[in-house]
Amino acid sequence: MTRVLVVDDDPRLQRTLTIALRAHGNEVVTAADGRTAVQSVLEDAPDVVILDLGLPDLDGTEVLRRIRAASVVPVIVLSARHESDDKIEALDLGADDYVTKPFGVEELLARVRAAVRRGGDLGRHLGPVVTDHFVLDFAERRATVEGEDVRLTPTEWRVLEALCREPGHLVQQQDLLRAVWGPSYGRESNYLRVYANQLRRKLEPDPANPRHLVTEPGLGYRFNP
Amino acid sequence: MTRVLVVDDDPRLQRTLTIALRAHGNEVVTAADGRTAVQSVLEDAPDVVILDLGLPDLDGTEVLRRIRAASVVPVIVLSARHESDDKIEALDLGADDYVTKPFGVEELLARVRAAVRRGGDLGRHLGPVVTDHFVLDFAERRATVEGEDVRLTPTEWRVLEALCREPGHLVQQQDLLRAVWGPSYGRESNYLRVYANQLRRKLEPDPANPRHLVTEPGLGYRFNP
DNA sequence: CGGGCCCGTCAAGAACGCGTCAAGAGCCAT
DNA sequence: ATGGCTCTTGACGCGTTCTTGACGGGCCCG
Repeated sequence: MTRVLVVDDDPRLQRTLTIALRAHGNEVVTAADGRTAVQSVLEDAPDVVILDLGLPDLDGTEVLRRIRAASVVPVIVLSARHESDDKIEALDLGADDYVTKPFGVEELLARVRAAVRRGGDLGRHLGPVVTDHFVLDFAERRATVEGEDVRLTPTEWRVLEALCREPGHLVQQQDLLRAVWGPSYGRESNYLRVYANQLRRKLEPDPANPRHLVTEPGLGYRFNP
Repeated sequence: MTRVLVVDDDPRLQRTLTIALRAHGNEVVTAADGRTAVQSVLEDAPDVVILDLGLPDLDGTEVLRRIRAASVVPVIVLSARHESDDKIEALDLGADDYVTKPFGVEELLARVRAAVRRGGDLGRHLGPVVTDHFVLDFAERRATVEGEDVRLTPTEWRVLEALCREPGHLVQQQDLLRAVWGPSYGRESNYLRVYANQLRRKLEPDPANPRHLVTEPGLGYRFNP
């Protein structure tokens, strides 16, 4: 069963969507403001989020940014405005789809199905990753190096997760950047260098000669189990 | 059917191109400014973009940057200026080809076909190439000689890839140079000699008597599996 | 036999990419 | 407000890679 988080401050629209989604076999949770929405993303782990921009407490793009900081769940943005700026900005920030009000319920349902299909394996949690030196439990956000618990920051987790989804395979810089920082971060920057460094210091037995987090110069990084 | 996005603020030129492209069996969508163009790239997923620099709303390079942030679609840049600076900058930002106005429609059509063809099979990864002596995995950027991992530099990979796309066939010097160093490197230079040398040292059992990376004097090189 | 052409080889300087560090901004909880 | 944590961004040094010029040898042709 697909779990959908509906974020909207208009109770009528919220009701309409809830009923329509339930009628099509979805589970629905709701939030009326941005902070609650982010919290719900973390706690309820929805399969897809329908997000109305223009919430009472936070700017729409800010909500989106925070959701993206917390999860890679597919987000469908609703907006009354027709400005293409908004749309581009939203897509830049990592929205997966964009629907302008007014819209037909059928259309939205179709987009929900599409988003879930696309996001299918991104949303799923990775099983624990085990090497001879450390253990990573993504579901629990727990890292253990030589039996000792190690703290990783949210961004560090996301970089690791993107790498561990393709164990032993090259992940290109561009793909890595987009997976972690969103679609608009296609260009090179310090990000990867800094975080590869941090992660190696925290995880590698000998950070200067990495065995698990390997650089492929000019291309990207590779995680070796 | 090839879908072409034409970005130009001159309605006459837009019409001309649209008609010509449709007459040759392409589907055409248009945009008259940069923001619309980026939006169209996201929504319409064109197979190739024809982009006029000098749009009303955004700097040409900025449009290109945004398109590149959103997609790897091939982009052909149009420009009235003859400045080579522009050209270099555009190619740096990821344009695939560059046409200076005025230009013939036939020429542009040819470039569209070329861009689509390149975009089609350059994007596609080569399967692993296996010989009795070494294995090349282009997707993973992994080379193994007699079971031992061997490091190849980015340029070495590009040269190899260009050769391996035509296994057993002659690849002319000019084509090889262009494939690796870009369209403006049509002239002879040391490049190929140096890199053929490097590759033979790294891959051939007897570098002095190459069996796989063969020179065709006066013409080019051939890769024998 | 001599000369030209083309290729292979080598080496050195420039350019590039990466790792590293640190300062500053932003956010959160106290 | 204050302090701690994280993210972002710029700067710098170092090792690697690219580029370029020079030189020598084989081959063909006159």
